[in-house]
Amino acid sequence: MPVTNTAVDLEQVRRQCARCDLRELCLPAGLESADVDRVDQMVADRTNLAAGDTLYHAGSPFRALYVIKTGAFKAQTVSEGGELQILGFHLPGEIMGFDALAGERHQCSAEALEVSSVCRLPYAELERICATVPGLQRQFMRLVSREIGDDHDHMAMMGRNQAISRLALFLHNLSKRQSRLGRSSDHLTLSMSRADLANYLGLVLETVSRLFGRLQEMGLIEVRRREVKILDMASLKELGDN
Amino acid sequence: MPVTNTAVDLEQVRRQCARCDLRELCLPAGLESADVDRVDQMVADRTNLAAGDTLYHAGSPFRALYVIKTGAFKAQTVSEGGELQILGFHLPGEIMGFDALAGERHQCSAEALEVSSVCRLPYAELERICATVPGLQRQFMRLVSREIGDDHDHMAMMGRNQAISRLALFLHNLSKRQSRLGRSSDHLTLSMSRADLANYLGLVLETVSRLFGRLQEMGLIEVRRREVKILDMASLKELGDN
DNA sequence: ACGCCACTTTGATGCGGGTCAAATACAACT
DNA sequence: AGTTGTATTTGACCCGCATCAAAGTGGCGT
Repeated sequence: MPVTNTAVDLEQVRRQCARCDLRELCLPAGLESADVDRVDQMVADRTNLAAGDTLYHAGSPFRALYVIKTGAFKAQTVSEGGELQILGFHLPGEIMGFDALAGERHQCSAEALEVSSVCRLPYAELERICATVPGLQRQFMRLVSREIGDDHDHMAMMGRNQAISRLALFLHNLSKRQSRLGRSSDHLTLSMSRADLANYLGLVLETVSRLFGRLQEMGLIEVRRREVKILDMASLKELGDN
Repeated sequence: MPVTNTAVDLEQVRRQCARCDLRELCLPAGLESADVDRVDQMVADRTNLAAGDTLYHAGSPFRALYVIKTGAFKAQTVSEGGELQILGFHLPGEIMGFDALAGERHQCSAEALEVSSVCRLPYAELERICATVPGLQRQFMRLVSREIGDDHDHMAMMGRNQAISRLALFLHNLSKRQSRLGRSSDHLTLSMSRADLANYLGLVLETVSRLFGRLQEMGLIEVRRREVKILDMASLKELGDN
């Protein structure tokens, strides 16, 4: 590894938020440059995870929230009866851990679906800085509220009794989120297994597999394992609307 | 109406939170007496609604949050395809409107299921006071987070593919919330119709009606229209766990 | 008391998606 | 290349819940 100028390194570390691709989606969105630096200083560390690694477990003490930098995660709970339910899939720019704000322990687990990295936001410091940086509190509330909105979308999807509507809605929704990240909206690489997706949609994995086939027969998509190409977005959206 | 001392009336108006039965569940929970008064002064008005009245519509401008004082509400969205989905039922002590924090408009509608009353919390003032009263911000976050937790419970319920588990889970959950309000945990008076409940559970109303019958045959509950008496809480819970 | 109307219950029938089972595809190892 | 293990697809069967239909119940206004 080449020797580099230490001063430059420190500067890079300190100004990571300012140069992050996600800064317009993340906490710093809309803040003054000086305030972005304060957020930056709060970030305890930036961690890398492999697929299958757990970011936090349900029941573990709540210390921090996590912003996803790269990769993808699933959030899930296990009921007392042992039934697992996937509550959501999370992409870069989204914050995980909001469910723990009410208590002192995480209510669900977060697991990386692929190689991922996150920024750790110690909650005690976040609270403190929110109280002094006026715009930050508001931006934070916007992100919490977006989480609630996403959950509502999930419920609306689970309410559909036609299974194919659920899958269509999921694909359309994922496509929108991809394009918000500046990625292609018609080519998706699913990071979750059929089993995960089925659980999320309230179906069994065989049904999901068959539905992908049906959507392909109908000419709306092209599927090959986890690669999905959307051919007819309008029809897909209409199918989701029922 | 008898003539009363004006000074006493003003005092009553000003100290409503301090004497409210819900003060330990609501925003003032855990605050100093002086801070409770500040919250009290923020409350714009306390409104009464009849069954079927709408507190706010999806798409209407977001100005305030509402704490339920008495009665019950349902929150619902309508998809672009016209499909209605009930997102939750809300009881006294719960705050409605969190989904709107991200934007400037309500994302769903809130409708009273029975005669109800609410306290109106103008959001601009709430933000301002949260910044100055240290405990209030935290209590506010706890309530937001509880909303997220409730939504997660709803999703976990929708994920069950046995319809009877969903109903059992709903009844058990409602029972817990009732007892948190100091009401009987084994006698429920449902404020929603079978159709509303079915929509919430992701079923059709006939199925819900039949399931109530089944639970009664099984000896777990006693039902008569909207009156439900829980006879065997343990079995009900077990059925919900699957 | 009466009729009206909304809500709920009950019945009959059919299909969508769950369940069980097996084959296939693919990645990651020797 | 061959082997192993996991993920996905495909097939056959059938049950639970949706659908359609009709009857029953209770509240409310006149």
